[in-house]
Amino acid sequence: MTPEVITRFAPSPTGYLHIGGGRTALFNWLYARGRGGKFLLRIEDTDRERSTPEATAAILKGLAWLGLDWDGEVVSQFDRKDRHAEVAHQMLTRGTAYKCFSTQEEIAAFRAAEEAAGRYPVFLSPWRDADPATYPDAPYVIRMKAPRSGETVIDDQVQGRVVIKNETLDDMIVLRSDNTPTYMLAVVVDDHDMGVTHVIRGDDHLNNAARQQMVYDAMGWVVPVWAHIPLIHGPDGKKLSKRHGATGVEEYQAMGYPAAGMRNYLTRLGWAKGDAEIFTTQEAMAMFDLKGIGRAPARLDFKKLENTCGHHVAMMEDAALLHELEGYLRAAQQPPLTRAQHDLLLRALPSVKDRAKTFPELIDKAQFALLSRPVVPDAQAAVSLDTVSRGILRSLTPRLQNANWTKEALEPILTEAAAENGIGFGKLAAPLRAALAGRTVTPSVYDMMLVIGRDETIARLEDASA
RNA sequence: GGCCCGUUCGUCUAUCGGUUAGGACACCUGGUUUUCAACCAGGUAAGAGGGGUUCGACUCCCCUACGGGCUGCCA
Repeated sequence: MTPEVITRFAPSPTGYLHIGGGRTALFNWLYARGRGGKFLLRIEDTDRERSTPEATAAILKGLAWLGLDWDGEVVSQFDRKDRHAEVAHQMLTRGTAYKCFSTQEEIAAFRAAEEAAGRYPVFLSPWRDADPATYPDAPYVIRMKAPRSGETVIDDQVQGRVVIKNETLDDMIVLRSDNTPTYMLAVVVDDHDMGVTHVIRGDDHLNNAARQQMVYDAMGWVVPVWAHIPLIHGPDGKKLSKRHGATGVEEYQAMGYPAAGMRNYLTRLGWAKGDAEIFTTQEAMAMFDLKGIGRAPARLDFKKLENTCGHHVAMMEDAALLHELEGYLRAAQQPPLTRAQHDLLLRALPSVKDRAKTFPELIDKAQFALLSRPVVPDAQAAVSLDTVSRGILRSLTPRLQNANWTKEALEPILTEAAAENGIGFGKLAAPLRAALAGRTVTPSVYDMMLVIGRDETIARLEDASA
């Protein structure tokens, strides 16, 4: 008997999809999907100066990567401007709004005077109760006739009961002099018309909610359930900005984080349900609620993001993992896998995926399978590439070039070199791989792995190739 | 300036008046290990400060400090 839940994500298309916006979208998506409801998408493009089609495309792309699908068509707020104007005029006839002929200069002067007098710079329009007969033949805006006394209460699912004194709110403009709606009017009209039941958005809108609620009241509409979630901050606790590095979701894709891991991490960032840490998206849908959202801004922690992603890389099925890896390659503008590489990788995945956290790491650990052959060690590159075993490699390289590269031939050389230098046999692996990167081994990388790899890995590889 | 929100280990958080304040990431130690990693065992580590209320406060109230947001014919 519970009415259908309808949530929405309503970004303005002024750039890419911000990681914070991605999380907001995720919360809305999770909440709706977990309850058999609908998740809608609206682009708030009423600001023609700053809105671009490219930005809209980037946002859609970001959502698609995160795996957040929406119901129905994408709504363009700009396209609904006539409807917004219609509502503004309805407010006029209902007497909950009025025409204001004050010029911007007058308003600025009023504010300056108020501030100089030490009062709130809340503009009080002289036209609020003016007789229509005195209206001049001049451009005007439509302002809402907000209550001058009393208080507006926002019953917020995250922030609790927030009380705003009405005297601190001015008669906001709902329709500009060019007949276009302002954000405050447009959101309310759209959310109402779209049937949105739960507004889950950043808490930078908390104060706005009071104004918007007045519009709902003015129109006699049902106020949605509010849930204002704290914004994400950078590792230093400051508002997330370019200074912190990646702020757009596509940057995270390009860095090689799997989408499932991103969803898991972002869900847990500022939300908790008991001790649940690692979960699938299905599980998240079932668990997610508004109650578990914290009130304080959460900081982005890349270490934990990586750890979470590591679990998901290990959990994913090989084919799906490989498919997403190819998407990563495109996002990172790297050459695609050849058919042969694709097959080699697929076979190597079982032995490496539980050791990698990100796609670049996965590729790195699978180098032994990807290298083309034959390979000739490059002494110059080797020397510059590693710090730990630099000396060993230098002494080793000439001998490697002359050796017959079979397991039997390599093993004594490597063991001897390791012993000579008092270093673990296995420490040779990293510099060797680095030296061989882009080239290969004779007779095969597989043989290298027999020497430097772990028995268990080899056994699994053998099984995979059988 | 005014208004609003926030403050538990380094980080994400649990706790809904009575707990040795729990978990996860990170970190440290030990184990395992033919590298890295992974894994196993253990450890360090927290209620911003000050007043109240209460038999008893991390939990409720007030003040301060700090952080954030809003205060547009931007969204």
